[in-house]
Amino acid sequence: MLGNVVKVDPRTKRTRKLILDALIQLLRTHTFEEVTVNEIAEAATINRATFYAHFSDKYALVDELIRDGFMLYLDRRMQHYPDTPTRYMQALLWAIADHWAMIHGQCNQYHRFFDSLAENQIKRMLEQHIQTWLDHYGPLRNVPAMQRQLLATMLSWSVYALVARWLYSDRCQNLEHFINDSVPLLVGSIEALKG
Amino acid sequence: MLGNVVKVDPRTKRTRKLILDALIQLLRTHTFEEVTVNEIAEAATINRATFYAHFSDKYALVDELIRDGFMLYLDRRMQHYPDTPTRYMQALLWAIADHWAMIHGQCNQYHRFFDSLAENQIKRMLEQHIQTWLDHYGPLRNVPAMQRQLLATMLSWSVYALVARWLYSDRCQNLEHFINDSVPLLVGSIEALKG
DNA sequence: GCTCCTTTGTTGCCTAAACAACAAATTTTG
DNA sequence: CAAAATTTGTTGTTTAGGCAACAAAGGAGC
Repeated sequence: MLGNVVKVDPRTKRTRKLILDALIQLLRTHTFEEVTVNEIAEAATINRATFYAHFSDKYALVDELIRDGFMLYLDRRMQHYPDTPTRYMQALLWAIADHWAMIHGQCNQYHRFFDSLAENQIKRMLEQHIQTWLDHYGPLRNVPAMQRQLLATMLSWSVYALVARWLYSDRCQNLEHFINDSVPLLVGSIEALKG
Repeated sequence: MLGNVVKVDPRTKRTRKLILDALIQLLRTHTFEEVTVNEIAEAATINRATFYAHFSDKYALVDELIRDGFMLYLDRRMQHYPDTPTRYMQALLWAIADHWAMIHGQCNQYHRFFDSLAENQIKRMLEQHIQTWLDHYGPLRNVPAMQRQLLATMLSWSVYALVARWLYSDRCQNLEHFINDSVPLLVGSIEALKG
C-alpha cells in the first residue's frame, strides 16, 4: 500500500473522463443496450479507436462507471471510520442505498441487464472492502485467514441482498428502520466467528 | 466565399474550446490582468506549450473570446435580414448591447483594460460587417468603393460610440428609446452618400 | 435462404499534445 | 537596489489520439 503515484498522462485522464461522462449523458435518453460504441465516442468527442484503447468494450466501461460511482459513496460513508461491526455494517448498507438512489435519479434508463452488471461490481468491491476491514478488526485476529475470507464473501452477498430486498419491496418500510432491523443479522455472523 | 470546410482535427477543436472555457471560468473570480497562461493551461487540463501552439499570448486568446461571443449576438440579430438602413442599424445597436449584457453578467471581473481589447475587436468586426452590407445595398451601387469603405469605418466607430455612451451614462434612458433616437443619425450618414 | 446495412474490434500511419529544459523578461521581496 | 522567484515564450523528443480501411459478426427486411 505504498503511495503508488503512477504519473498517468493528462490526456489519458481527460479521455477516460470524457468517455465516462458521455455514457452517463447517453443513459439519460437511451437504455444501456441501445447505446453503441460509436455513439459513445461521438458524444465524448473522441475517435472510436481511442475508445478501444481504453476499454475492451462497453461492458468494461459500465463496470468502471459503477465502480467509480460506488467508490464515491462508500468512501463518503467511511469518513467516520466505523470501528464496530454494527457501525460498519450500517455504513455499508447506507452506501449501497446512496448509490442506488443516485443511479435511479441521474440516469433513469438503467435496466435489468444494467442492474445485474452493477450488482456484480458492487458485490466484488464490497467483498474486497469487508475483507480488508475484517483483517484490521482486532477481535478476529486469531481466526484463520481462510475463515475471514469466507465470511467476507458471505457478508458481501448478504449486505447486497438485504438492500436489494428493500429496494424491490417497493421501499414501503422506512430505510433507517430497515437498516436497524438488518444490522443485527449481519453482526451476528461476525460475532459467531469470535466464539 | 466558397463552402470553405477545412477539416480541422477534432483534438484541435476540443483543445481550443477547453482553453476558451477555462478563461471564461477564471474570469469569474479573477481580473484578466491577474490570470496567467499557466493558470489557463491548468484549468483547461492542457499543457502550457499547447496553449502557445494555439494562441501567441493571452491577448490573442481574449481577442478570440470576444470575437466568438460577439459573432453569436450579431448573427442572432441578423436573423431577420434587416434590408433597410434603419433596421440594419437597429440590429447592430442591439447586438452590441446584447453582448455587453452577457459580458457583464457572466464574467463580472472584466475590467477597463479588457474592455478596450473588446472594443477594438468589436469595432473591427463591425467595420467588416458594415462593409459587406453596404456592398450589397442596392442604392449605393454607384458610389465609389472607396467612399463605401470610408463610410463603413465611420459607422463602425459611430455605432460603438453611441452604445458606449449609453452604457456609461448609467443607462438611465430606456435602451429601446435610446436606439430609436440614435438610428436616424446613423442612417443620415448613409443617405448623405446617395445624394 | 439471400442481400443490404450496421456494429464491432483491429491495424499502421500520421498528427496534436505532453513533457522537460531552457533563456529571457518580469515581478516580489528583503 | 539587488537577489529570488514567477512568468513568459521556445524547442526537441516522446506519446496519446485521429484516421482510414479492414474482416467479421449480427440484424432487418424480402
